[in-house]
Amino acid sequence: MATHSFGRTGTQSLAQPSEWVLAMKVKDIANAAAVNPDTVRFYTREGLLNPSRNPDNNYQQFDADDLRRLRFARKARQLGFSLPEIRAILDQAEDHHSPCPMVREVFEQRLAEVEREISELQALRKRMTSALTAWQDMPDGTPDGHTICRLIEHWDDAPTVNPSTVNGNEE
Amino acid sequence: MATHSFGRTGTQSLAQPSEWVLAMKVKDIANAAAVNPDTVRFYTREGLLNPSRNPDNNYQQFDADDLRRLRFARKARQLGFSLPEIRAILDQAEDHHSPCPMVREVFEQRLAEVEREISELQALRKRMTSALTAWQDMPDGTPDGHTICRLIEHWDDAPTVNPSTVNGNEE
DNA sequence: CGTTGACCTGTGAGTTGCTCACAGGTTTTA
DNA sequence: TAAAACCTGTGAGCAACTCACAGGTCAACG
Repeated sequence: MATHSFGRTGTQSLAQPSEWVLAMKVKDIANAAAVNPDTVRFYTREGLLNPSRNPDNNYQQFDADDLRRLRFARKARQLGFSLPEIRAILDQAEDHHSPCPMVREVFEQRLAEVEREISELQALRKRMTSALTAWQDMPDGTPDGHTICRLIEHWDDAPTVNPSTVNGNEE
Repeated sequence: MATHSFGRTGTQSLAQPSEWVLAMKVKDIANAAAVNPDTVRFYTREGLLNPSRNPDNNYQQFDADDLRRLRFARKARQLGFSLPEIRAILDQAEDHHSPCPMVREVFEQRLAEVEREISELQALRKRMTSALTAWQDMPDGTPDGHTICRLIEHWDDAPTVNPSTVNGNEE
């Protein structure tokens, strides 16, 4: 009966116990990594985590390696890696290949993307603030049936638009 | 037979015809606003557009006002307004109220959000570049079973994390 | 020993803003 | 007249979760 539960019965609110690390249940590993238990379940469905099973009750058992994978996944998500990318990295590591070169490549792509996002947002911010300034000269009202809102209608939409999704057909 | 089609039969690739503006069909208004026809259909479903119907064939007929609404919606989307927000603005304008004060408020909220996003991305960028620099001192390989990828594993995850979605339960 | 409450299980649906696919009707073109 | 190109509505798919539901399991209390 008590042969399997190594991981202290009660709920620990410590974030990094790094001891009682055998046979965590969903909520335990979720707490340890500070994520929603449903996220743990979701990642398991998606194959990022591979818990064993307690034959007594069919509960999932996560170990230290799962926790490492989970923490890794969360950090990678913060960096903008997609779940398929993360799974690929994890699978490569599992096969005793070093995923680092691949990570380096995707990492650099992601950095470029972040930089593009930054400049787009900066351009947007600039246009927003100048629009806000110019707006002070405009009257608020004028619901004349032709204008919905001067601020936005007089917005010019040149930059910031993603060229890959502008239309779909050209002829 | 030819009583209803005012809008030139052929497909115009001009972006802003601003004449043949009565009774556009889906593809016409989509071209005029440079969006995907499916987006037009989607916006119609969502109640942003209210085309009349050609009784002969039940086709949707968009007029100049619809085009204005569509263009407005696209501009507002670029600014980060959600579809419900845009619908609210449009509905207010329909009722001959000026939506401008509301827009101004959401606009300012959105501006603040953009600024927050910018500084988050800048912090992320900074950490990414310094990680990339520090990474050059690390060996690529070492698939030692304990480390997945040094770059990401040694990533510290303090900022950029959205505090509203960190966990869910506190006890 | 039973009941309560907190956990576990899997699965399915909702979120946002589209985009695409499908099946069937209409109109234009060759 | 037949094929191609449009139109119609509806339903599903995307990403990365999050939540809801129905039922099984378990610890503790009385």
